[in-house]
Amino acid sequence: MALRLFNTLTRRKEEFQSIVEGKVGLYTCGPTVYDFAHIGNLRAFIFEDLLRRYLKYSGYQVKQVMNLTDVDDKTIRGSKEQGVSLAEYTQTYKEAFFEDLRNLNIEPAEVYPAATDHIQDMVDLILRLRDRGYTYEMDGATYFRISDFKEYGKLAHFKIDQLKVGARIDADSYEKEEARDFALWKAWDEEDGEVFWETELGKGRPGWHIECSAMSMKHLGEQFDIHTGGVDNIFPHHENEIAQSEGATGKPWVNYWLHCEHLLVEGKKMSKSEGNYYTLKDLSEKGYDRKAIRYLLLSTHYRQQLNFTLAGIDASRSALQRLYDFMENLKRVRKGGNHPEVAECVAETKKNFGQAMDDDLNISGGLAAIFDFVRKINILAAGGKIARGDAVEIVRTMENFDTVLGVLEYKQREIDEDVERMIQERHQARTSGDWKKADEIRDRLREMDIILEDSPEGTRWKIL
RNA sequence: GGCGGCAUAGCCAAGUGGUAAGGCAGGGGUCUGCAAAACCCUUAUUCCCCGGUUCGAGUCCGGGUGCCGCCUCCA
Repeated sequence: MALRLFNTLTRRKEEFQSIVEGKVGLYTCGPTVYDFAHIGNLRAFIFEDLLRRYLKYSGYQVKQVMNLTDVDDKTIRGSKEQGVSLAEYTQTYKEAFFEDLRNLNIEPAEVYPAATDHIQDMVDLILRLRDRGYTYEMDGATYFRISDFKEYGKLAHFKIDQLKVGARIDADSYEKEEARDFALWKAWDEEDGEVFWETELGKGRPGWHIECSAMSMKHLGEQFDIHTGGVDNIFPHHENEIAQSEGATGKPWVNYWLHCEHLLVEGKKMSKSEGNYYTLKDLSEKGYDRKAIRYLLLSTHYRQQLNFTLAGIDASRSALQRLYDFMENLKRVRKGGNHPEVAECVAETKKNFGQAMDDDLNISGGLAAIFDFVRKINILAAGGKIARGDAVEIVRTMENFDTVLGVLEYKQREIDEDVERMIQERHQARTSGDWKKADEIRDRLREMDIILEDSPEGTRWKIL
């Protein structure tokens, strides 16, 4: 089995081969910390988390770097509007970002470099580009001349002369030789206020694209394995990064480019005016479960547009409940011994899961393998063919899959004394045959999202 | 104008040219005091439409229709 990934550079699935045996250098474009992340951003982070986790599951040691863009037009504008320093302004959103990651059970990257901590690295890279003749200066700013980089357009699959010079060009007021050229270093102007650095390139601040080139190479080397982001980053951001990085080093930079599709919300493009623009906090406040949100964002293939709906969160919640119940039931098995069918079933499931995921992270196939497994084991369990040893092995298998999915771990909340008393009371009622009272108590608990299940071994409860 | 993607059941969603995975929801049943969970049966003679290639097409080709994206800073 070998992992195959769809490479945006070649537009086809390629067998993944890391530069250093057993190790992967992964750069994932991170947030611009000017606002709270919306679920579209979160989808990208979850896709990257899935990739990271599956690489680890496959035996790779992963070094992931995710940048924090903490200086650009939007952060500067935001800090000015609020009358706080840039650092203070972005700190709020950095913290919110990390809180979202924790809430969605996204594994932390190894390095989170902030742009403002790497100004000198960017300047050095720009100077290298200048030495190699890719830059020009105008009005105190430094630009990259894309016509000097012959491979420009190889990622987005554009020919330079196909680029239409559109109306949006006017949005950038800087003077350039060619509208298509992009800024490496922006000259300070009054709008920037206190935000500037005095460097060999003059007084100003870095352009957006240069940070990813500088910080990825600093932390992962001049050539590394995988670079990811949303499809909207393909052009111009990633195209420009390639021009800068390969222009500076003269060698290939990234081997595999992976991009995740956007999502729609209730069938429409997410926008604040449509009222379908959600942050994780919005959804939590509506009572939606974070694990279910993670599952929903995870369960559609990353190159497929995902239609995010509130009903979909509920459906995901139900699917997860099936897995939770499965795990809980296994933990209750007491009978000793084990059965050979189980080992067979485990081996087959691992194979199916791996084959699906190896195919460009085909999560639908991976989940199908897991749900097939659940059904087969439940059938064995219904036939009394699951013993303690089997259960342990099955749980271990599921936990192994969950190192990739990150949705199974959940805390069973504790019940309080009142609920405990009600369950006792119902037990009394049942033993004395007072079904009416027993059912009434069960209904009341149901309304509190507590489900009672009677079994030969006694009554169990679970909290939804 | 240029480049690209998608269309599979009520919903979500897989699918090397060989006879439609999986999840949610729905219906019927077994178990249960009744439930819940679990299990069994059931829900697409058909994959947007029209042609074509082929013994055979959801899969390939041509032509439509619809939705979406990119073409300078939006994951």
